[in-house]
Formats: sequence, structure tokens, C-alpha cells
Amino acid sequence: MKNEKAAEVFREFLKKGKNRITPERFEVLDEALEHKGHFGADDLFIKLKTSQSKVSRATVYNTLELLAQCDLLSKRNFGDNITRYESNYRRQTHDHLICVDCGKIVEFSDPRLNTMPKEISEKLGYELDSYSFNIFARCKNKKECRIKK
Amino acid sequence: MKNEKAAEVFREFLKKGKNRITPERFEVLDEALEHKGHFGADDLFIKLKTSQSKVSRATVYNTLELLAQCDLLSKRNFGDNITRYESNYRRQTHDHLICVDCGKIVEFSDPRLNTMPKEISEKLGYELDSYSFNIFARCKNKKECRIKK
DNA sequence: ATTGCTGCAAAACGTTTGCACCTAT
DNA sequence: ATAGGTGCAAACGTTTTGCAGCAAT
Repeated sequence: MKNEKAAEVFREFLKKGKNRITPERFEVLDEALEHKGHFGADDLFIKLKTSQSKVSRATVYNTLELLAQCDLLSKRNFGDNITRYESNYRRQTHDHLICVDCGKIVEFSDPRLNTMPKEISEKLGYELDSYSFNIFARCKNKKECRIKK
Repeated sequence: MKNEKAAEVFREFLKKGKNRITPERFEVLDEALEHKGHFGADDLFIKLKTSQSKVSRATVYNTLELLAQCDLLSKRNFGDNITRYESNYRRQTHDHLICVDCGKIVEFSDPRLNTMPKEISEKLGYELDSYSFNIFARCKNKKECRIKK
């Protein structure tokens, strides 16, 4: 186990929800925390498969969902119908700007987003769970922007 | 043609982009503008099919994309990996709050969102194309909230 | 006459499910 | 012992693609 602190959080979460504590789930946790940047469930499955892991696709999907539920990972959607995850471990919350030409993802944080979602939820009679804020834009510096499509 | 004004906008857009002006595309435009609320591409295809239209699935997908490009429709993503569209025609811009329990969608608008996306883009050296802001929350009034899952 | 668009079906893609076996409790 | 998790493969739902014919320019 590479990250005992995160593992502890996960273990507690699993116990509380009467989910079983299995080695496969911690294998997924490790691989997910180790992954730099954003990744899809299938990416992680392939990565595990490549490194000889026996963990199944179903378990990867199931476990990532659990890790998002206990806030060790964030679930993201960049408008391409693929669910992506990202480690929350020791990182400040942030949002994303995606270049519509080259697909580059820039992270930013804006203090207004610390309060707005909750404020709006309350005003509408709802209790905030989470939010997603994505900006789609174009690189002004065209030299850095390698158009993909 | 139920909406000549929108049709005109679409016609101009198609011309400018050297896309052909075909009856099928206007059939899709009509059906899309007529649709209340949010809909997926396949929903619209089924709806057309039911009303005896000959328009194919491929054409529906292609046309909705074009309609989003020319801003007659907005493209939305509510975190379930389905692309949804919504008519922009004579409606003010707004964002969405989705109840994570019952799936209900509430529209809201907040003046800060008129300026924030552009402001953030500029600061990062990008040129705003569009943004998406979704709040996921829970109905406080549990009587109104019919939990789905 | 070109070239792009169409319908159709099949393929692709990410994701979920059914099942028999296994294992943490 | 038993509820729940696992691996595997097959199914699923949405979206994209390949292709031959067709129609807008």
C-alpha cells in the first residue's frame, strides 16, 4: 500500500457502508492515486491489466464509484461522454478549462466557486451535493495549440 | 416549417459553412424546437420515427451537432454520459441544478455566470467558447422527491 | 457533374449486468 | 454460514462509421 492515510479513509468508509474490505479494492485505490491527472475507468483497467493485475473491469468500475463517494476521487465530465476521475488527495479543489481545439485541460480555482454552488442550492430549496463547472475555450497562443481534429 | 425565423438562421449557417440545405435537416430543426425541455439525440430520432419520418439516426446526430454549432440549440451534459440538447430559441441563458435522488432538473440563472467564464478564460490566456455549470443537490422537501434508484 | 448528404446496418465505445465461484465477515 | 464481492463474458445504450445510392449545388 503506497498511501496508508488514504487507505485508512477508504477502509473506514467501506466499514460504515457495510461494504467488504477486499484486496482488489485497495489495488484500484493505489493505482488511482498514483495516476497523474485525469483518467477514465477503462484507462485504469488497462493499466492494471498491463501490470499483470487480476482485477476485473467490473471491480474497477465499482471501486472507482466508491472512491468518488468517499471523496478520495472526484468524478469529472468534460463533455465527451466519458466519466473521468481525478485524485483529491492533498489537492485543493479546482475546476477546468478545456481547449476545444487541442483538448488541453487547464486547472484553475476561483474563490467565487467556493460559495456560489451552496448559495444557489439553498436559494432553490436544495442541499448541495457537488457541482461541475467547465469552461470550453480556445488557446490564444496558436503555436502551443495542436489542433486534433 | 413551424419556425421560419430559426429556419432562416440555420439556412444562413449552413450556407456559410458550405453545408447543404436539405429537407431532412429542417425536419430535425422543427422537431427539436418543438420539443419541450431537454432531450437526447436518440429520443428525437425515436420521436421522428414514430411520426413516420424517414430521417435516419445518422442524420439526426449530424444535424443536432450543426444546430448546436449555430447556437439554435445548447448541448448539455448532466453527468450521465448522455448528450442532451435544449432549444435556445427566445430563451434566456441559464444553468441547471439536478437532484441526485430523483433526477429532477431545475433551471436557474445567476448574473455572476454572465461574466465569470469569460473573465477566467481571459486571465488564463484563452478565448471563451462556452461553459457548463451543473449543480448536483438533494431536494429538501422529501415529499416532492421520488427517489429513483 | 460533382460532392456532400442520406438511409441503413453494422461497428465502436464506455459501461453495466448475469452468473457461478469465492471470500470477508 | 451467508451476504456480498469477484472475474469473466456477454449485453447494453449511445454514438459513430462504412458504404452505395441520391440530391443540392
